[in-house]
Parts: sequence; C-alpha cells; structure tokens
Amino acid sequence: MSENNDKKIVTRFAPSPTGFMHIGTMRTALFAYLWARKNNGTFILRIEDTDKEREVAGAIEHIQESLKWLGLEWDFGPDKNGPFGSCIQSQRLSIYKEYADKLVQKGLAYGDPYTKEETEAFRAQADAEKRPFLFRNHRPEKFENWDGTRPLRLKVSEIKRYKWHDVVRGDLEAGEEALDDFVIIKSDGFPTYNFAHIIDDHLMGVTHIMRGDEFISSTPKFLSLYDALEIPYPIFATLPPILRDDKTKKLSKRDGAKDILDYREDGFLPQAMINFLALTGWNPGTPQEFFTKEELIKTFELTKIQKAGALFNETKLLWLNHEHIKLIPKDKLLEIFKGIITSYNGTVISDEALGKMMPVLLERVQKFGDLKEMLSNGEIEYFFAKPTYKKEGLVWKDESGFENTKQYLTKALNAFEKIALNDWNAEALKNSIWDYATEKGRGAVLWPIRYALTGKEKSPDSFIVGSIIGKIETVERLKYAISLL
RNA sequence: GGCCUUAUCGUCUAACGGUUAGGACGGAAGCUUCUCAAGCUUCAAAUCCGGGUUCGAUUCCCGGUAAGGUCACCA
Repeated sequence: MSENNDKKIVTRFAPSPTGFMHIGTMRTALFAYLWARKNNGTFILRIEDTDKEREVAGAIEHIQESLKWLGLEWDFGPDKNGPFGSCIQSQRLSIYKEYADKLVQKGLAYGDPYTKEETEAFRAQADAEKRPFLFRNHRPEKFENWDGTRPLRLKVSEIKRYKWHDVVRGDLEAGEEALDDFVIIKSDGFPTYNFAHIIDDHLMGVTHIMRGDEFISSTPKFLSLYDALEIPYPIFATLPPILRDDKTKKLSKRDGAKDILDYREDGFLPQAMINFLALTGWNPGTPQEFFTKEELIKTFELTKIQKAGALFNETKLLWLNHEHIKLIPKDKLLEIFKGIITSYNGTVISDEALGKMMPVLLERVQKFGDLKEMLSNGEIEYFFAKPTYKKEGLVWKDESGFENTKQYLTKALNAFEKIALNDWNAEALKNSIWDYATEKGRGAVLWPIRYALTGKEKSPDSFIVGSIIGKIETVERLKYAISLL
C-alpha cells in the first residue's frame, strides 16, 4: 500500500434503497467503514436509487438508522453533501448524462435499436442454445443518433480477456464472455448501477471498493468502462459471501433474512454485532476474538479478509453478545435492566433489589430479549410475587415425605428468623442451615426451601433468592409452605 | 450450458513447504452442587478426492468433485 501513502483513503457504502439491511450488507458497510477510519480517511454513504421500480419508501431512513445503530457514522451521506455534491444518485442525473454524452461523442456508446421483445428473443435463443447471452453479437452496424428515449449501451471497443488485481482474492481474470455492450443509461433516463457507480466513485475520490463476490463476474464490464472514460482503476476488495445456515434457520422461530435492526429489537448490542460481523470473513491473525470498535479500527487489515464464504453462526453471536454485556458498567446495566422490567408490566423494582438480582440475571441473559422472555414466561416471577404450587412439589424425591419436609422447613424457618435484618444475605442464610442440611441430606432439606421460595423445580440458589426477596417475604413463603404440609 | 470464484473440526478460523494441524463457539464427560445457570478441568472433532513437483505438501501445479456467483433497461 505504500504507493497510496500520499493519497487520502476514501471508501463508500452504496446500498440501493430497496428494503432493509441484512447481515451481509452491513458487513460490507462495516469493512468499508473500518478501512476508512483506520486510515483517517473518508467514509461515504451513497444512495444508489437509480431503479425507481424497486425503490421502497422509507428505505433511505432505514439504512441510516441501521448504520447509526452500529455506530458507523459517515462523513458524507444523503443528509450531508460532499464537495462532489449530493450522495443521492437520483440527484446527480445531469452528471451521468454529461459523461454519457461524452461517450456518445467519442463513438463509444450507442442507442439500443431493439425493442424489449426483440432483445428478449435474442436472449431466449442464447438460452436455448445454452450459450451465454451477449448483446454485442447483435450490435448494429451503424449507430443512429441517440435520442434519449432508448437505452444507451457502451460499445466495448476491445474484446479481450481482462486481468485485474484484488486485494483479497489476488489476481483475477475473466474471459471474453464476461464482456458485453451493457446498458449505461436506461430508457427512463436513469443511469444503471454499472454506469453511475463508476462515475461517482471517480468523482468522490473513492480509493477502495469493497463489495460482494457477485460483482467479480461483471468486473470486466466495469474495467472496459473505466477504460472508455479514461478513469484509473480503484483498488478492489472482494468480500466473501455470508451464507445462510439453513439448519440453524429451521430451529429459529423467525424466518428468512433478518433485518439488522431486528437484532436491536432482540436486545443484541451494537458493539457485539460489529465485533461478530468483523469476525465473519476477517480475522486479526491472533487469538483475540473480543474487540471494541476502536480495537477493530486499529487492527483491521484488508489482507486478513477471508476468501471463502462463511455461514452466519448466531450461537456464537449470542456468546459474544453475552461477553459484551458482561463488560457494561454495573450502574448502566442496572438502568437497562430496570427499563426492561418496568416496561414489561409496569413493575417497579428498587435499585437495591435489582442490584442483588443482577448477578443472577447477568448469568442468564445473553441478549436483553432473554430478560423479556424470562419475564413473560414466568421464569423469574418469584422475584416479584408469591409463587403458586402444589404441596407435592415441596418434597424432595419420594423418600422424604410430607412430615420430614415439614420438619426441615420448620427448622429453616427458625434458623432464618434468627438472622438480623442487617445480616440478611445469602451467605448468612446458607450458614444458618448448612450443617443441618448436611446432616439430614442436602437435597431433602434444600429442595423444599427453594421450592417454597420460588415454586420452581429449576431456579437460582435458594439463599440468593431469599436474600433478594428479603427476610419478611422469605419467612412468609416458608410459613405458607409449612401450612400446606 | 459458458465464464468466474471458493474448499482445514458441526460452525468461525490459525498454521515462511517441515507443528503431536492450534484457538474460539457449540457438543460430551467430570468437578462443584438441592435444581438451573455460571465457573473450572478434561475429551471428541478437520486439511473434499486423485495425480504431480519436492527429501518433505493443508500450503505449489494439474485434473476431478462439491458449493457459491454471473450471463438484466437489479444493484
């Protein structure tokens, strides 16, 4: 890269506003962003809205929101023009027209003389003969004046094998079949992606183009256009595809490709998302897997981008998200959890009680959505309300019996009642009954206590629960359990 | 069908042509334990196949195979 030391690095993320942003697109955005930031360069968000038909209302806002969520701030975008003007292609039509006219004048572009049906017939014929369709085989002998109502096509002047370099894939090449007279201006006057992106990249000073491998096949076309326009080639970085893991997908309740913002909805952290996205298709070359955004910017290298495609492994994302959650400062995390609990059903919980619950919750909550789920399926309702259960549940296996169980619970009640309010904590609770439990059988003694307090067969440690719900509540619940027996 | 790209544990991946092919997630087992969860320890798990070059190939070359892409007035 030494030859670029004197040149400002500029990258862009150039989505079309045709819907939501999914994992793969955002990964492309992330890599472009990281490379720009690492080099103190410029990151441009360009909206490629040259297809009126496919455009989805609100998509531009949605794209921006997705990027903002992940913290990928852009230097120029739909909301901020650059020195080159607008970042929205539909507002740059005159520029494309100007370049198109130049090509026409040089005899390097011509109006497509055929109707859609005629072109379709050519294509069908090629299909039937199992040949790739090449428009240039039907190129007219003489070019009529282009009146702007027909598609304008680039005339590929030199049919040859193109070879080029890609920072990720190395030396690439493609045969003559990949080269064709493609449409650069559509009959509606809008440029095609193939045309507009090259002019914009040039005018915006884009140095590195990161994109998916679906563009490898069309690169010869791009190169022929760079040549026709006498524009130097940028640096290409082809990113590996992210494939869907169908097996995992079936197990998920959700369907299809996910909007990246769905992950926000599920309670994933943007920093975890970024971390994970970076790690699919790239690695630092060291065992480090946990990264902050700043660390990613510092560590990111184009040469470490993977060639092969990867499956999106949501299980590992969960793990990573959990790791990121664990690093959130305690007071901030408390606020977040409090917000979730309050917004769930208006439950008001004291900071003190929640503070005690935090370690228990933190172990179980891999994403914030898990907490909502725990609340809604009643998994942790005993923290907020008295549990309901049948007395049979209080008995540890079959051998204990109601009488013994009653005796154990009474012993525990007495022991707990002796603990002063000031000393009421999990450790004290445990110590007060531990020896007795060891003597009588821990299962037989401790199971009923936990069940009395939670009404659950699975729950956190009884002493922790007791310490959280408090002495009064603990005593009440034990008394109630004893009364059943 | 043509053209292009890719190929290491189930998954993400590491390995100047020389490693017992390493790590992480997930899985299993054990410890701990009243049940979960967490934690700790241990284990299983891979170089797509076939040739070649080489003293030696996961690595380089060729051929298969498989997967993905592309052959739009979509990007």
